[in-house]
Amino acid sequence: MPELPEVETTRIGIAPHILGETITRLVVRDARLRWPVARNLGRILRGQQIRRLARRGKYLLAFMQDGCLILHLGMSGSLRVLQQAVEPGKHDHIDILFANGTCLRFTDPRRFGSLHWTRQDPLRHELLRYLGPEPLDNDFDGEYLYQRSRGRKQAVKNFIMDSRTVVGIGNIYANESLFAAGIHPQRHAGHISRARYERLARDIKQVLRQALRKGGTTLRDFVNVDGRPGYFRHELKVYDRAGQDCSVCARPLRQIRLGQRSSFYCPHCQR
DNA sequence: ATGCGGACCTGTTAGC
DNA sequence: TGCTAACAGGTCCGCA
Repeated sequence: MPELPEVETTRIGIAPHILGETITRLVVRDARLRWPVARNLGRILRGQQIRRLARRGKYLLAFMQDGCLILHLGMSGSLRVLQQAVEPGKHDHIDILFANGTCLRFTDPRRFGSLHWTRQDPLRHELLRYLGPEPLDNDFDGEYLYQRSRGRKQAVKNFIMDSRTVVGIGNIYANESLFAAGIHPQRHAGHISRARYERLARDIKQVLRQALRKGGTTLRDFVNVDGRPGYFRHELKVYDRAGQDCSVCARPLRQIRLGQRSSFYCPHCQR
């Protein structure tokens, strides 16, 4: 479910409900996430006040007095704010309860998500320290991609989906960005010109910003805290559109597999 | 060092 | 209708 726009939509949605609020209790119904939830997390979080809610890549960072809660939604995770008690469903693994009665509920059918606590700077945490730049920051640009890709034979799609290259770009937005930039997903990263990377970097930013404005992409079940889906799905030009007409040249879009992921492209517009 | 495949997990859908 | 296989928004790990 979540790539950068969905995680950011989640952050913006839940922030006003939990900022400044104090945690009274953690309810862990199933600790078996990607990594087991620490047994003592409840004791640690009790009495902590949320000072700031940030995002790094697809990680949400809840800063508190004594440390920071690092949260990842994995492939199928989501967060919801509940103002009154709602019977937990099968995949509602964790509740964070606040003094004002709010409940932040973590749901994750596939359990690829995770929760970590750290007392140091979360950016130094093992999971975060090797992450590449934020795609919407100024230090991410065509020149950066060009320099970093020299000598690499990896398919450009895999290259931009690697969080050490740049964070936040998952399968949907990798496909969409490459289409926007007219680059074939299988092209070797090291064989792409500076000019084409300039265009790709710009298109990545544009695609992500536009998705953000639409509240992210809902394929099956992503909803923001208000229960509304993301509307970027209607803007997808290639993702999940194999066989349909290219919106630019009207020729049929193709699907291949790259690095175990479905890849969609227009063989005419993308070279 | 780079790059690839496998692994983790459950739910949904396509195909026989 | 029912069973099975393939696939799904992520990313870490180990091996070549």
